[in-house]
Amino acid sequence: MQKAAIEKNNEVIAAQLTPVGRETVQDRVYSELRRALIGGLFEPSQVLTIRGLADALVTSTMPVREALGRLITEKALEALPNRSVRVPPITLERIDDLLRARSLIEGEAIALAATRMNPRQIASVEAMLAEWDEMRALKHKKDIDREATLNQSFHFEIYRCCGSAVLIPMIESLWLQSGPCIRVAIYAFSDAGEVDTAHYHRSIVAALAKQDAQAAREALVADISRPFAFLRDKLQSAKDPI
Amino acid sequence: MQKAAIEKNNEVIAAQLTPVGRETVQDRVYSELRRALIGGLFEPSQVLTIRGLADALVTSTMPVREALGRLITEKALEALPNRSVRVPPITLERIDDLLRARSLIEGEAIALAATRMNPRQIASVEAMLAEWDEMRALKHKKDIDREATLNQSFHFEIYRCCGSAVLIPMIESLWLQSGPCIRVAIYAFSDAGEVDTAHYHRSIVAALAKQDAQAAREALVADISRPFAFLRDKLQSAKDPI
DNA sequence: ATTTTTGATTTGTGATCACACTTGCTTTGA
DNA sequence: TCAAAGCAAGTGTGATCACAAATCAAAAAT
Repeated sequence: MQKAAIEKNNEVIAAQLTPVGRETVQDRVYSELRRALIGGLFEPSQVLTIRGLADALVTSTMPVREALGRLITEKALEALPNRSVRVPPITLERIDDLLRARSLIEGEAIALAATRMNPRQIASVEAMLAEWDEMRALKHKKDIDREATLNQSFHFEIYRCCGSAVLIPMIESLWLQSGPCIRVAIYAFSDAGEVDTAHYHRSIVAALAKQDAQAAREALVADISRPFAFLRDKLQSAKDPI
Repeated sequence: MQKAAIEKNNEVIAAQLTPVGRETVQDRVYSELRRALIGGLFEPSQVLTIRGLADALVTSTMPVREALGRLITEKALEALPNRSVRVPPITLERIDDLLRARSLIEGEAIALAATRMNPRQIASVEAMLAEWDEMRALKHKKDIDREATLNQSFHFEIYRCCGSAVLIPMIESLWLQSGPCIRVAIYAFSDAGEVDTAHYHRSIVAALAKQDAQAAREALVADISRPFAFLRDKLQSAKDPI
């Protein structure tokens, strides 16, 4: 009976090989569309067609239509009565609505995280912030896409520590919904010369380090409110229902 | 130029006819599965197959697979690594997690509703409650399905008044996720002889009538906490990870 | 010149098929 | 007797086709 020997051999093999994973085409399409949506690559009110996306992503229509269906159910996209789908338009009510929901839920998540984060996790987000500052110091021209990605990583690194498998998907859905709006605001920001998000982020990690849930919540709300408030003003003055 | 006359005629016709709607098969499948899930017709951990459901619903596999995909993204169902899908199992952490999220979000929704409901809307939910009492008085044997449906109508009639297009879909998703758990609790309840949900509901409408947002929130949290607490105890004593 | 009608193209939906993977059972070998 | 190999039924995924509805542009009618 060489059973033990075989077992041993398998373990050796397993140690050297990394699992290959079996992501479906549909999953890749879904991820790609999510990325585009959060990154603001699609404009509000833009209409998307199944065949158009399938051509762009070089697949058949099947994975695309299923991905679109999923995005519609989480309100990241909108199904028109004509059965065509578009990214939801920006309205004043929607902006306020999204901000309220995000403040409520992300605030709760960070409050939970504040009580649960261990020193290692706090050090991790601090390191992330330092790396971010460094990058910002090096690059003269600001790379908006990179900024957005880092911002996303920063927030979700914290949210993950709240330990709620229910809240986190909701937050992802909210980011998906506010992605197109936010991106419009960020670009406007950038033109207006404002950039200092770093200050808010430092307040957040300071509060987390002190395990001060209430302060963390307030700092976070201040952070996410800023682009929404900016967008709100812009929309009110422009009275341009995109 | 009889343009005005034709217009008029069309209006007359439109006034008599009720829009027929163009629900797709996929939508019907989705609604049906939602209903089943919220109603607790599926057991936690139960595995669902596309072809099985397609046979049961008398359609092809196509609408079913898309409906399943949508339910998976809103965490009403769970995709196993084997690519099979099941209704999520009940665990202690999940129960606490769901209760926390529901208290937070439905609490916010009812607090908003308390400040926004007009007398007509309040009268409407009061009427609903009265009708409910009446039904309960008539029927000796309690009809759990009917109870659940009325409870759902009652809650969402109120939530709709919060005026948030973002919060309401989230609440629907939460009901979808807690449906299977709740149903287990309700049945256990029923066996244990407890039934008095009416008391909680009366507290809720009383608070709403007084426009007391905080009281409404507290009454609501008490209402939704009860089955969760019951289920929690049951699960802890049975140590039976369904 | 403006409106209506007609026709061609595009689009979403549902059905069906082919393929790969999983699963459970039987058979084979030690 | 028992574990491993092999086989067969079942299952999810993606591609393709058919069809109906929507959209748009040109042509016809007023």
